[in-house]
Amino acid sequence: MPFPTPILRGRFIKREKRFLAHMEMESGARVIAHCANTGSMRGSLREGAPTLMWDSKNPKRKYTLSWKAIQLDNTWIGIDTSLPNALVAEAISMGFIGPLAGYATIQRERKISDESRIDIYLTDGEAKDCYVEVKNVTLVEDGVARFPDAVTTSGLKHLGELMKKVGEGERAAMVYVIQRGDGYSFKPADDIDPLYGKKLREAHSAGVEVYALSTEVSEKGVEATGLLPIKL
DNA sequence: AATGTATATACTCGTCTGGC
DNA sequence: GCCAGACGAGTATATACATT
Repeated sequence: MPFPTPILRGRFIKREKRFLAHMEMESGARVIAHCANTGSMRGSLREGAPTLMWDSKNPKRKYTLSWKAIQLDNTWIGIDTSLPNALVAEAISMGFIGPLAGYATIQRERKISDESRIDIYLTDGEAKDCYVEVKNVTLVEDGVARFPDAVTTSGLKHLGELMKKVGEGERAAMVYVIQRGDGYSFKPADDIDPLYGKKLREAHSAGVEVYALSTEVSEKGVEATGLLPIKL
């Protein structure tokens, strides 16, 4: 999944609002780039760190630059939360996620009720339907990828919905996409949101499948590399 | 009827504002 | 001083409306 072109380099100054990040370009000019990450980005923000931005050149946008990645300690971290969905859909269709391989159809962002949508919906005739929820992970400590990076109530809701699907006899899975190359296992961040970790273990015990997809992030883009062990 | 275009909405959370 | 609610930007999808 390569980054779109052209890609510009800069340095991270500060995150002003949820959507806006101040950057310094190589020329020294200060710019504002759009930040397509709704999370807290805890552990991923460091003043002066190198960044990659895509120049959309879209005249309709107030800020034409889209922030794509930041480099900390020689590791690129993908910050675009719209990427993991596409990455997981691609990984499933290519059979990278073994247990989820073999479905005839893959639908993204499918409505499953009046209020909620599922990230990926897998169907294959007689087989059980499979509901897949994708989460973006950018927090890694000592080689361990962790989620969430802030207290999440919507995350809890998603787990509840997946458990409900399993209860109704369907398949359901959580896929955590580690958007950096230095994570070697995955565990919930109990110290940040203890309720989430508890709920994830409950969901797993109830039959919700849990996967962590590792990726290699470079200046060219983000590529899925395989599955990581889950430590619940 | 089929296709093209415009508008609406869900999604996400740090920061600010208003009410108490 | 605290907390609830509104706001903001871009994207993708869905719905509504318009044109051929």
